[in-house]
Amino acid sequence: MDKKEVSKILHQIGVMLELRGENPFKARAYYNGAKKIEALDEDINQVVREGRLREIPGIGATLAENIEELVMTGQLSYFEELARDLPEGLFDILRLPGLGVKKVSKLYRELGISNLGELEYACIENRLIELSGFGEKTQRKILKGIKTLKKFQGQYLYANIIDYAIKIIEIIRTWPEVKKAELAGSIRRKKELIKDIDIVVVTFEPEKVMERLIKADFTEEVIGSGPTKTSVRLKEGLNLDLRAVKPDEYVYALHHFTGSKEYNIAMRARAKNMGLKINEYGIFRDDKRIECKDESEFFKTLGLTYIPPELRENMGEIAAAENDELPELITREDIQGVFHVHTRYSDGVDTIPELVRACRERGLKYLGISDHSKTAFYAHGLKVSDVKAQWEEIDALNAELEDFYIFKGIEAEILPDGSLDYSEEILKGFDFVIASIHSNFNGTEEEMTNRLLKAIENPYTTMLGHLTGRLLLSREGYPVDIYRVIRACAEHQVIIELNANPYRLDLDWRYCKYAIEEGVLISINPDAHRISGLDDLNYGIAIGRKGWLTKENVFNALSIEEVKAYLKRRKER
DNA sequence: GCCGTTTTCGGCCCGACTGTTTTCAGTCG
Repeated sequence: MDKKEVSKILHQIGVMLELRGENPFKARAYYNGAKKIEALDEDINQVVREGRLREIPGIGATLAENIEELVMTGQLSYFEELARDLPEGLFDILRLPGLGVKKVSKLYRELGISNLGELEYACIENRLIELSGFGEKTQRKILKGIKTLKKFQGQYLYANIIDYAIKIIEIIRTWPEVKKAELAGSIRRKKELIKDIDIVVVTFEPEKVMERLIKADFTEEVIGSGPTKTSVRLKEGLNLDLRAVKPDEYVYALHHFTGSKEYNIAMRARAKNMGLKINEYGIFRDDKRIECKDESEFFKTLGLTYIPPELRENMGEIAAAENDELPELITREDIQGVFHVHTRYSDGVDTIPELVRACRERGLKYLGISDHSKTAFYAHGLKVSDVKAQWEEIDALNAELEDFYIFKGIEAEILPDGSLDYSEEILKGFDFVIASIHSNFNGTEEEMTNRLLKAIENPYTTMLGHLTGRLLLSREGYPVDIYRVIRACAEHQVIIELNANPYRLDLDWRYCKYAIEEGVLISINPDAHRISGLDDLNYGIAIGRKGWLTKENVFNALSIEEVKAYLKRRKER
């Protein structure tokens, strides 16, 4: 049992206690415990073994006992006891925006609603408005929330699946009949959301491979199975499609199953125009296969330069490959530093010196600190006095650091009227200002766009933070005219953030190309709240590649000196 | 349920917003 699982169960206990109407502070103690365990920077099993749980602030006698039981036995009687009284469906209902434990528990107790289906039906029947505290608008909001949930159903976050997928493919590679195995599909294309895992396997004995898959520990249920293709549902809930091919079919199969569907359609049409035919078994001229030893040769045969998997979305990459105009995509090695990192001054976990060390360990040359601004009470946003204290600390550190630089920044709140929440006096003291929206999402597209436009026009705004505020799989972004915002950023030389947090990845890669064409710089920002969050950078880079970014388009691919010069120039204009 | 220790009981972050009310509970960040 790892700390993530432990943390999740503690959190669920907190929710269940609230649903039962018990002392809210008791629930909070469990939430807090869950957080503390999640943030633990060592192995939970070892902490338990050495009896050091109680040394963690926030873990008292009861929590320690519960965690010990959980880690030692893999289960927790207290948790199971609570779970017996509460239908699982209530947790789904809780995910709807606007519904918290009080309302959910009221729905359950007074209307007997215990899952999303029942709730949707009750809304359609107009039964919610009978309840005090509920009305017409709540009912509409719930229906909208259910619609969104349904839309996301069956999808998984790339970040939550990739490690699991790699684990599975590594197991498959150990099977003696398997000569080669590779991830294909949306995972290989590094899509932000994944529906299933596609794997291409090279073997001379496909039946034996299928047999192994069906009997594998990670397989929950067989959906369909034949000699070349088997689909199973995995224990984690998502599906795995495994395709077995012969060695000489591998290149074509890998290409075919990498997709995307739209890209494949366009590629097949192109081949047809050239008098060729492509499918998962080969490229054919008059039923005779043209041999390709790898994907590069595959593309060459079709008169194209190599198209990286991330770009295969039928968004202009085929035409670009034909004219040898594909961009040289950004890589991790191009990234020189990071902006948008939170510290203990606001809602981050680590101190500035700790973050500096972590950046250096990752080969980064500079760090742009940006804590929350004063309006963000919930995140301990910085008061003016905090800002000044932080500046002093950064100045002192910079005086000592060699080959590394800390930039002073802030993630300033864009208020409903579009203004930022510090005076000019303070704003001009920062090296850079990220302007973001964290609350009041409910404006119309026109209102939200104007709000952003005003923030972009602010001379102190260096970057625009997470443009739409979306949270993948849980919250749609606020409505906004993204093209207008991009054009405004171009006009006012405002950098657009590509927020690398795997739940955000906002700016969406589908708009990156437009931003590049308009001449906007993109900064791939981890939005880290702890050291480990710095590594979200890799998700941002993957998405940046999908968005055709090269190092010339990426702000944090600049060197320290170039960044300093850019920020100076901007201040003086 | 945790914490502190001038406290073994009493407090635990809080302001804005929404949608419901008719003065405020619930949700959110």
